[in-house]
Amino acid sequence: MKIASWNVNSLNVRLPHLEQWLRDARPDVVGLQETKLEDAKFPDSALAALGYRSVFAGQKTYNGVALLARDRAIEAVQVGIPGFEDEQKRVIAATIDGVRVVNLYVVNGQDVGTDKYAYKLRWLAAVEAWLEHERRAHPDLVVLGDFNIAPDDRDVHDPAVWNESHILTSADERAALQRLLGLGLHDAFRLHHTQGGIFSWWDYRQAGFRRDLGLRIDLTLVSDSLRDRAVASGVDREPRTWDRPSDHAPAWVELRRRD
DNA sequence: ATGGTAGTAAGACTA
Repeated sequence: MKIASWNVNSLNVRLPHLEQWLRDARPDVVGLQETKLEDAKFPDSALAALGYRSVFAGQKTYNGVALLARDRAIEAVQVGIPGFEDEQKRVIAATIDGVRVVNLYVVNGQDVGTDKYAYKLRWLAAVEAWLEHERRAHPDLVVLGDFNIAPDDRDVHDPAVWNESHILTSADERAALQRLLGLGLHDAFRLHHTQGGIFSWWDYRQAGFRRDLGLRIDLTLVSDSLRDRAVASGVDREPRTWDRPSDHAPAWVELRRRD
């Protein structure tokens, strides 16, 4: 089962890219972020035409998440973090083929020390408390999404700029990510790749992609029980080369069948 | 880089 995460930065603009990529990559499950669409405008019938069912939690202009599954039921859908009041649509979770899939659009945080940064850390603490429960309820757990945190220096093009006091790489953000991993989750990409310089996001500004000035902030985390089933993982750079692309590329993990 | 580009939506906000 191939499970992917993609921040599409407006599904309205990116629907043709998503359709093309679904045909090319044939993922079984996809978590989307930044759909920027109200639910009434979600293109569920266009996706159904490609064989994908979808569930979604959107809002106008900002945020918005969705889960897609090909030829599989999407069950026990949860929107938002239980008990955490938040108008921003950043979380959707569901059970697909016995795997609990949690799709996160982590708060960006703007700059270290801002109100948005404090919200990011608060939000991550709430996610941690929730996932503590989720991993006990669902041993086969995948947590994926746009984490807006680069795990370590291999995941940034310039560690001198992207340092312990910079947004997306700050000490507090990385510590929050480590606490999620401490629940018994593993960055699937690092199960199969040790090299640095593989990125999933490149700033639109200053020709970031052409110069490969990127970060790896789109992650697929797998639980202990799924670790041995994770046989391959990667980031698919190709859609980032297409005309009028998202600033993010899809990140994916392949799980082999249960024994 | 107190810039830069893109999306939304019609000027500023978010990333």
